[in-house]
Amino acid sequence: MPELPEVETTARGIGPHVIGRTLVAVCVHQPILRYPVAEDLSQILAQQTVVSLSRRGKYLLMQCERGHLLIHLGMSGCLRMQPTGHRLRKYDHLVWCFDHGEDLVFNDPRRFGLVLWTTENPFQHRLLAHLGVEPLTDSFHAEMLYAKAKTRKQSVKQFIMDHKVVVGVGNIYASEALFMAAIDPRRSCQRISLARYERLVMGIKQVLAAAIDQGGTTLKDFSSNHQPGYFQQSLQVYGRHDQPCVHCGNAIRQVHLGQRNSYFCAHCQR
DNA sequence: AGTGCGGCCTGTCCGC
DNA sequence: TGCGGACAGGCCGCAC
Repeated sequence: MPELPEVETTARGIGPHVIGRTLVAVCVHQPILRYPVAEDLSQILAQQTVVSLSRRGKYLLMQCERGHLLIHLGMSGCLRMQPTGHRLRKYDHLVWCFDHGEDLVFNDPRRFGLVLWTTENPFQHRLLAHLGVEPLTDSFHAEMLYAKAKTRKQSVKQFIMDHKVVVGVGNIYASEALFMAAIDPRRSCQRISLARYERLVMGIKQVLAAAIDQGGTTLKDFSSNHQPGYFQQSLQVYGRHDQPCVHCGNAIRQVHLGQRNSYFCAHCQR
């Protein structure tokens, strides 16, 4: 499922194909996504040129001349470029046709994703306004986490997955980062020292950066779909219950935290 | 205000 | 072999 690294990789891959290009048509084949796609999206976007493509959390922001398109890939969404008129696949819900003979295609089997048009400042949009800091910036640091954790009564894993605290730490990378930081995911976020939060911040930055690096090499061709789980060969604990810990050999454990599967080594993580 | 949970949707897996 | 049911998963939005 697309987490922050996949979204970042998508932005980097798609950007050069769409920035500076002008839309000639938009075809909506399935308007029922997380929120309904605007009925008049095609009229709105026609003849608009794409100014920039950026990312905020797991949202893609396609800046056009008269507003922004907010795109979220949900659980199963992906974007790809293909020649105009090229045949569509199952679950290709939206197609943006550009003036240079390439189409941008939004595919999303589970339809947890969204495509919204907004003319306001996109960062003030209700879906983005309350998002926490970007994990790969200097604003994301241990002091900030430590201070915020003081008033919370959650496990540390639920805490770092809260998008009001820090964006883009999904279920997979939360488990991985906690393993790198040797912190038990069940531990109360209040009962973690500043020094351990330093390790956790480094773990989060490292695992996300590594995944973006891999995505950059694995997904450099944006004419094809994502390879599902392309980062999986690098996962140290996620999905590895009952398999040996790569550090100590003890069996990786699986527990539920806030309805989410969590994986950890009870020997290495305290 | 902080926290928990239902619901959206479909591919995959499991048991019969 | 085919079928039904459970499950996963991000994240909003409501209930407590």
